Amino acid sequence: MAHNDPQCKPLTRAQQQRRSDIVRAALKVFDRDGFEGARIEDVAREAEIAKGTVYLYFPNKQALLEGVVHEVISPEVDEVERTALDPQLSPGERLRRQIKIIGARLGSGDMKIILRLMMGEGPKNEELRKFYYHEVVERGMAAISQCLADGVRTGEFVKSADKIEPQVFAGTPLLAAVWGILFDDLAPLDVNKLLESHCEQLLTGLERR
Amino acid sequence: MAHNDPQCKPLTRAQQQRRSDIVRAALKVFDRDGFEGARIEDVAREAEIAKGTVYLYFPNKQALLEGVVHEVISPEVDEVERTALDPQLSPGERLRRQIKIIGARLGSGDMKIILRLMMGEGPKNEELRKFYYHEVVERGMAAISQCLADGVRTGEFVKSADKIEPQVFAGTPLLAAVWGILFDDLAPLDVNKLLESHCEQLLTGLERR
Amino acid sequence: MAHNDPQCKPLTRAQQQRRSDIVRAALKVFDRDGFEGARIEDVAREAEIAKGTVYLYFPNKQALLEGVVHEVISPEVDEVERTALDPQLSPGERLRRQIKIIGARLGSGDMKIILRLMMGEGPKNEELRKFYYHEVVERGMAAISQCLADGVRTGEFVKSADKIEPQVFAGTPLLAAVWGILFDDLAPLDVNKLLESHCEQLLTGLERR
Amino acid sequence: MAHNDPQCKPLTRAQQQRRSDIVRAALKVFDRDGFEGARIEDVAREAEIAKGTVYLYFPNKQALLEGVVHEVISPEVDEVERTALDPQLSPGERLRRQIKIIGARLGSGDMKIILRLMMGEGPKNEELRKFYYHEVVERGMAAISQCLADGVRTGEFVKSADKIEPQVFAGTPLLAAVWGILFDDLAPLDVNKLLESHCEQLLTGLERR
DNA sequence: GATGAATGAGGGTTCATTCAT
DNA sequence: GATGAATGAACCCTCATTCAT
Repeated sequence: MAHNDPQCKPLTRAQQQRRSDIVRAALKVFDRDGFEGARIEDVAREAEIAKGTVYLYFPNKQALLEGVVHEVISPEVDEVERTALDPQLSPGERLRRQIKIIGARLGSGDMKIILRLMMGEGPKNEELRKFYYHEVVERGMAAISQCLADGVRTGEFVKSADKIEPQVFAGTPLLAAVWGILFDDLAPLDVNKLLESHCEQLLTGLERR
Repeated sequence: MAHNDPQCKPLTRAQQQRRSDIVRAALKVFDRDGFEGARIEDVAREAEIAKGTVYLYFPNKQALLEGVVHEVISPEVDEVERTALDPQLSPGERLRRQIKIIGARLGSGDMKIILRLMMGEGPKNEELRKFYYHEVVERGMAAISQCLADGVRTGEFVKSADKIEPQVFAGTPLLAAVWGILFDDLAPLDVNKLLESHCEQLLTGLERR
Repeated sequence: MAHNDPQCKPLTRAQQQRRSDIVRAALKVFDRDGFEGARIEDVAREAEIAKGTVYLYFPNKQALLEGVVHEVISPEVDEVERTALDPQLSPGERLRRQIKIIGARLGSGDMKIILRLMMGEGPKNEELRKFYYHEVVERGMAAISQCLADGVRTGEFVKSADKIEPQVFAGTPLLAAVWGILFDDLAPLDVNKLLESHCEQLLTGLERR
Repeated sequence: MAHNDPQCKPLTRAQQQRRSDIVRAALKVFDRDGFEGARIEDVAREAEIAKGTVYLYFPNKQALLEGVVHEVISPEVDEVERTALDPQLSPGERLRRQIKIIGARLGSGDMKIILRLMMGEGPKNEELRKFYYHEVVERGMAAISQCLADGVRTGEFVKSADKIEPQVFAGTPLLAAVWGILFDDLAPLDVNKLLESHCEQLLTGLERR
């Protein structure tokens, strides 16, 4: 059958649904047990199908991981871009939103799991790394850079603002996500307040007057 | 024999050396294959000893992981604190140094591996999480907070500076480290320049005048 | 799958057959190598299945042992009771038969292997001990005691006969079994003759006139 | 060094002591864990020596087992024969004593352990089987037969008494020993009473008038 | 002789993957 | 297509045995 192979016949709607069920199940199990620790049988049970059925949709465990990463990321990034690019807002406001959304997305739910999977499996899987880089990082960085450039153009930001590496803005959202993965039980973090504070500090130095 | 058990007789110098060799070997193999993917046999081969010998020093693979984390972290943190706490420097200068060192340490060599291991195994291993939190995160955060408080006291920083969450300062160093793990082959990052820029942005909003 | 777990779905006929094949194979290998010396791989080869398949039917080696003991014992005991309880026979005759059958069963084939396994693993495994005691020993002792009581009631035996410990009657059959395990190549024993003689001696003192 | 090899120099007194210590330690550990389950290291610890030292006295684990069996059996058998062969007693009395002593010896302490070891390892080790047969079984059977023959000669027993297989007399003592190994916690057995009863039954049919 | 660190073959168990039904 | 029993490679860990000190 399918295997997400472009050669193959496109999936019927029901098959797409099933594929998606498997991905959701896998995401849950990967979150609980990590990628290596996850058993295909558990994924199948979680998806309420037989173990063999997983292999009708993904040729092997690696491909399942890739499927999970792809399927989770696309809608997330779309939403980030859609939400953040409101042309009615000033560049500064857009930048604040951007950062908040990146923080909220990275740190909550599915993307946090993906982040963890990336850290574990990325180094062994170039396709994963590339995909994540181009779909998430590059687009996120570009969106931030765009805000900076816009701000300079409108005069809201100081001239040098578009020289700033966008990574400076993304660091705290990433930290919040990592904190959520590792330390939330030891020292819960008020992510919103942190991101607010982060924006405040950075924008203070950016805005003219 | 030993097992790093405080109950046991202290290790001889030769034994400490061997234990350390095993830890170095494990670090290398964990880096290459991840924790779950690492085979004890490979660790042994890397350390140029027999498989069984590993078990003379660590009761199981988990303990080896913990040994690695402990042994790597302690000297790193010591060095960070030692380097950063030069009392001759102004609080602002100390803060810059702090961030640079955190970035350099997190992002280079052993601590990067530890970070990756933490992301993979931390969620399954509370002891690991706690250790890392108390030894690395808490101390790092405290050092940053200290700089902020000192700066306020000396009048170098604005009054509100000590209200800022130290995590704001640590985000970019963390991002640099994660970038180094995942994307350096796709888009190399000039970490020093990034951290410089990061300091610039943050301190601009912090310093009076 | 199954694991003989009462929680699980009942096994299909084919699965029962396979489970039984594994038990037979294990019995053979346990007999040849002892329990600890037996390798699961050998059991699998003997059953003409893959090593992993054994674990579809038994969660571990201990459980396989217990499975073997249970599966072998039940039909044996049933047969002993069935054969021995012919109500047409006099108590004395029933007692003779009983002893002969115990001797024959204990000493031949599967029960001899079980006896040997019990001696080796029983001390470490209470469930095994309990099972063997209740299924084999207790029922065997009860059957003998019943004969004695019946004989007293019918007047065939002297009054005091039902005070005799049934173990007195079971000793020689046990000895015959142990002898068969250990010394048959050194000094073959005519079990039938021995049991005959044993009955003769004991019944002489029991029967009135 | 020695290895109990007749080729080697005879052991010094201190060495004999140490060898004996190891045997006692091994007996204890074999009892607790069975032969296969016993670890040489535990034997060494029990004997309060280093693991390697065991190998100075026994070439391997099998030899240690043989050493244990040999060392335990000899004095036991000697004592049985010595105690039982009191020429002052009548053959009937000697037979009673014999049975009681066999029961007491087999069932208590070291010989019970040996019995269990024999059941487990005997089938794999002909030397062990032969040794036990010749040293224990054969001598025990001979002693019983001797009593029977003597009793016939003195007229105490019926003529046919020396046709009876001595195994008939040894069964109950063996059963008592096996019971002690397996079922004493489930249903304690009054061994003395049982053996008394056993003698009663058998001798009643043996003695003239 | 005594020690105990080192060795490495061996075996129980897991689980990704296959394939007959 | 869906199933889940079967497969067997892989890997952690144990422990009898060796040998340098």
